[in-house]
Amino acid sequence: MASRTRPVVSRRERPAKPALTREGIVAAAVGVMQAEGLDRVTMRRLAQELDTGPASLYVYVRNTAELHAAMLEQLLGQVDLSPVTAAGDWRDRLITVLSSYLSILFGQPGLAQSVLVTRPSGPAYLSLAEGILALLSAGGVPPGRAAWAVDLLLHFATSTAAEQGTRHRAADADDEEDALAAALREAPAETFPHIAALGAELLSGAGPDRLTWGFRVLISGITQTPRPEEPEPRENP
Amino acid sequence: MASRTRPVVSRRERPAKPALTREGIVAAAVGVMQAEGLDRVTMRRLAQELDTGPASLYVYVRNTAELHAAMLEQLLGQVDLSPVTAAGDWRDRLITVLSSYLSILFGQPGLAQSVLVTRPSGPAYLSLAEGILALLSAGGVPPGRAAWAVDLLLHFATSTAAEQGTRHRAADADDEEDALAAALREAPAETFPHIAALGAELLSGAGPDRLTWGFRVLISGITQTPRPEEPEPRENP
DNA sequence: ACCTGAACACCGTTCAAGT
DNA sequence: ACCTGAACACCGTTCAAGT
Repeated sequence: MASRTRPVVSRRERPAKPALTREGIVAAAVGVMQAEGLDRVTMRRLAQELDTGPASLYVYVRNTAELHAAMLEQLLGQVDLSPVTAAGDWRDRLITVLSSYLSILFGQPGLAQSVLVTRPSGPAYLSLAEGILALLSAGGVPPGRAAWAVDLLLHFATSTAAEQGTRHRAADADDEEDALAAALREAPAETFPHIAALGAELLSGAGPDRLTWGFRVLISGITQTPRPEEPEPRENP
Repeated sequence: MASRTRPVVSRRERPAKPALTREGIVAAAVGVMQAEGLDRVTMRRLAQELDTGPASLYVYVRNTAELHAAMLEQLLGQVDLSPVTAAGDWRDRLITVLSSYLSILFGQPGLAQSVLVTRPSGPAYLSLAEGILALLSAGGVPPGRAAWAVDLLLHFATSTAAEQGTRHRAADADDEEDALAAALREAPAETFPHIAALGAELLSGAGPDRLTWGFRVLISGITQTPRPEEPEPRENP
């Protein structure tokens, strides 16, 4: 359609016409995302990239949500699971694995947000879950509780990424942060005594510090909190 | 424009022409959301509702994100903060307040998702934060740690709602859940020993049970985990 | 069977022009 | 000053028709 002046490609500087397959589509989607951001990964933009019409993509992908999930599956292959079998405190190793997962999501602002809604179920996601279960098991967390814990930990990591996600790319993010900061600073001590007493403390702390603290809170809580109906461990027989 | 057959409104069955103010716009937005869902709350749909063109809204609202934040502020007024000053275990009261916040978000699927990205800073939000800080203080959580904890608790509640949010409204949600269930069930025991061993346990548990357990994990973790550089409490002098 | 042009039914946001 | 018509630059998804 668009007969834009395209350089005469001989050999295959641009691979003649990339085969239209599910893998090809997902790969193209990840490419566009890395180059232009997730909100440019649209069916239409992708179709253009693959030299076809948007309708053609629906042969391989059910909808946009499914496409996002497939993109994450591909990226999840990059999570570093080596700490699972390494030496050291299981808590630290667990935090390292979760941080690796998080850093991938941080790199792709916006993707975490879709992932929060569209749970993936591919092998890469299973491997991540398996790794976390292994670490929880190493830490002596009872299996039934670990089953819930793995969900909780991944949910926390994913939602933290989602929160950061679009925040810093938006130009108004600063305004917004200022609005909250101002609101906290100006909160009248009569109505909001605790907020007023804490003041700047409420916004203190660098992101990574808060994040690591959050992980520690979760891990500590998990070791301490039995699931409902879970048999109490008998430590003093 | 659309001269659709409209019943001749005398008196004011439909208030003549609702004044175009920020409050009016936010109120109309909440109305449309409650009647048709958040994804129908668009600038154009809203303009139609208010008998004007979409451009007019931009006099009062910076963009869609800001509109969403304003909508949440209004809904946040419904959070039941009475447990803050009630009797009983502070943990249970905290969970009750958080559940009240959550139930409001659950009622408006999708809104939580935007809130995760666009933090509100209005008086209703401050009151909620203040209430949680009061409960943490009652529980003996040191102030500096409570400052971080309030964020963690609200983040968990918000992201849980975001996760549920669009999930059950989407028709494919079941397919997706089935996909995950199938993937977990069929996970080969050689590659995924822990997943295979747990089996159905991974998906067990009703939503509310998991949620309450999650809250308990967080609260327990918070009481147990000092912030970096926080002075250790000396219990055995 | 596989693919797709064209259409349907929408979006957010801007800005020049009107009152 | 306040408001807005019209335009710009897009969307996802479907489906009848083509090869």
